[in-house]
Amino acid sequence: MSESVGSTNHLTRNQLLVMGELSKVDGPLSAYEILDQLRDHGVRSPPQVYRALDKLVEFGLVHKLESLNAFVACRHPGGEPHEKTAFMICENCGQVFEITDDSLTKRVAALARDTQFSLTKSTIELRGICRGCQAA
Amino acid sequence: MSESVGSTNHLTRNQLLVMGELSKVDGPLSAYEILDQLRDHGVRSPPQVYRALDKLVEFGLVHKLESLNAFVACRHPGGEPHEKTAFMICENCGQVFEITDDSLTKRVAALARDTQFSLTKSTIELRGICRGCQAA
DNA sequence: ATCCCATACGTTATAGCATAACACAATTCA
DNA sequence: TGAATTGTGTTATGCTATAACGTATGGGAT
Repeated sequence: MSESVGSTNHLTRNQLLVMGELSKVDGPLSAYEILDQLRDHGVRSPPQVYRALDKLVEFGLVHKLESLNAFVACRHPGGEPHEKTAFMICENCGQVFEITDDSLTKRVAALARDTQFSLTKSTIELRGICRGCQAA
Repeated sequence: MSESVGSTNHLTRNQLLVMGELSKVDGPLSAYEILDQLRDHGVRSPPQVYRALDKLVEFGLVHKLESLNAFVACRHPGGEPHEKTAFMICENCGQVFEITDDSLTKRVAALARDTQFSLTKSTIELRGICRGCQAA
C-alpha cells in the first residue's frame, strides 16, 4: 500500500488536530486562533500549526483566504484537486461561501491562455454582504 | 472649487512620496520597502506609510495585492473607479500585470447577483509564469 | 479674523502573521 | 541495518499592520 501523491489518508497527529479545529467551526480561523485552541492538546508553537496548514492546503483539504490571512476547511466532499475555487466572504457575519463556477473558471483559464500566462493558482475572493445579512 | 469625492488632485506630501516610489518601480512594493526608501525624505514610521497607502487605494491610484501583502501603482490612465481589476503575478520575475476583462467582471457580478450577495470588492489574483519568463 | 471641524501628521508601542534554523524522532524502503 | 525522507518540538526572529496619543494644518462658516 503505497498511498501516493496528495492523498487525504493518514494525516499526522498535528494535521488531524488542525483539521479538526477547522472542521468544527463554520468560518475561517487564523493560525493563531487554531494554536490557541490546541494548546491543551500539546500544540505549543506557531510552526507546528503552519506546517500542518501547509500540508492540508497541499492536500486540498484547507484553503487559505489571502484577504483575511485565515484558513477554512474545504467544503467539497471529494478530494479532487479543484484548485479553481472562489470565495464569497460576508463582511458582516464572517461566513465564507465556497463556490466553483465553471464559467468563471473557464473565463480565467481563457484569459491566461490568451496572454500566454501559465497559470499556477488563482485566488478569487469576493467581499460583500451575504443574503442572510441583507435580510436582517 | 470644491474638488469633490475621491479626486486624484492635491495629494498630501506623504501620499505624493509614497505614490512616487510606487510609480518609479515596475513591480509591487511592501509598505516597509517603501518606508525604507523614504527615510531620507523624513518618513520614519509605518503608520505614515500605511495611512498614505490607505488613501491612495481609496483614490484608486494604488492596488493592494492580497496574496503578496504588497502594493502596486495602478496602471490605468484615467481615474475611473474600476474596482474590478484582476492581476496576473509572475512568480518568476515578480512582474504584475493589471487586467480588466469585461466578461470576467460580468461573470463575477452575475455570480454575486445569482446568490444575492451584495458585492463590495473583488480580489482576483492569478499566479503563474508570464510569457516572457516561459521563453527564457 | 476667529472659531470650528475635519483631515493629516508624527511618534511610541504593540498586535498579528509567518518563517528560519536547529536538533531529534519516526517511517519507509532498499 | 542503514540511508533518506518526513514529521516534530523549540527558540528566536522577521515581516505586516494598527491602536492610541497629542499636535498641526487648512478650509469653511459666522
